[in-house]
Amino acid sequence: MKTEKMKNTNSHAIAFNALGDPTRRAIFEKLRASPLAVVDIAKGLPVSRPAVSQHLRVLKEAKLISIHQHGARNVYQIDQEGVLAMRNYLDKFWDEALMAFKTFAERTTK
Amino acid sequence: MKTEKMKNTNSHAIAFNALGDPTRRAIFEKLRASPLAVVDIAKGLPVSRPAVSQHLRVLKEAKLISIHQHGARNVYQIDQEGVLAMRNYLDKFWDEALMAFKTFAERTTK
DNA sequence: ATATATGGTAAGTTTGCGCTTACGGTAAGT
DNA sequence: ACTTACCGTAAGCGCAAACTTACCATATAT
Repeated sequence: MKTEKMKNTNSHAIAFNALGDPTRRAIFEKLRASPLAVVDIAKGLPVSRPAVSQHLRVLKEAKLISIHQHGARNVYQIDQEGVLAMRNYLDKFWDEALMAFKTFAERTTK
Repeated sequence: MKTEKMKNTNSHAIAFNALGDPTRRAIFEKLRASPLAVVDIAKGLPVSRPAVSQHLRVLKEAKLISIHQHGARNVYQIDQEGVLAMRNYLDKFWDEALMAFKTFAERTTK
């Protein structure tokens, strides 16, 4: 069968995908508590520091976190703008899902 | 290095993971439009029907959709309760992230 | 200058996951 | 009864992605 794979197109899909990985969620939740340098993020996590660096890149491309240099340390933090955009998108996403549900629930006499 | 892999623990994490896959998002959005039998869900998607069945299982375990039999047809639809729970969880999730951001933004003189 | 701390990236390995094919099982139509 | 439609699951395959090790670059400390 010809399988032209499904792709992650829009930015929200990318964000979904970014948080789909358990390690990245762990990283994101750490940053939710406070901004941190890469070393400190890696501390406690069950993966190597380079692995963390790679995850940080994904989260950054998803606009969920941002970086700013502090001497030799690269400090990462939550990206307010990106998170806000994601939240607004999801609000609509769920609302539409629930609205559709109601539409069909009314048709059912149950 | 000893790598005790990270796991998807709580139900919200599972939901995140469920929607992290592009095909599953496509399926979910189809069901958002209306309840559908498996055959109809598979129709138009670039993957086989069994693949769709497997995705449906994941979405179901994430409490994002529910099934009810209709003769020989298995009709899937949005799981209102699960979606509501997910929405509430995410609202808090984002809010906490943004609150933390503000806390640390105020410390910065910029 | 040398050493130490920090971290990004390249290259290669492994493993998990999404997929297909094959099969079996039930429901409805003829 | 048998044929057709519908669908879940098992087994196996292939690939993308998460991981490791190794290396290099820059910043700070001594």
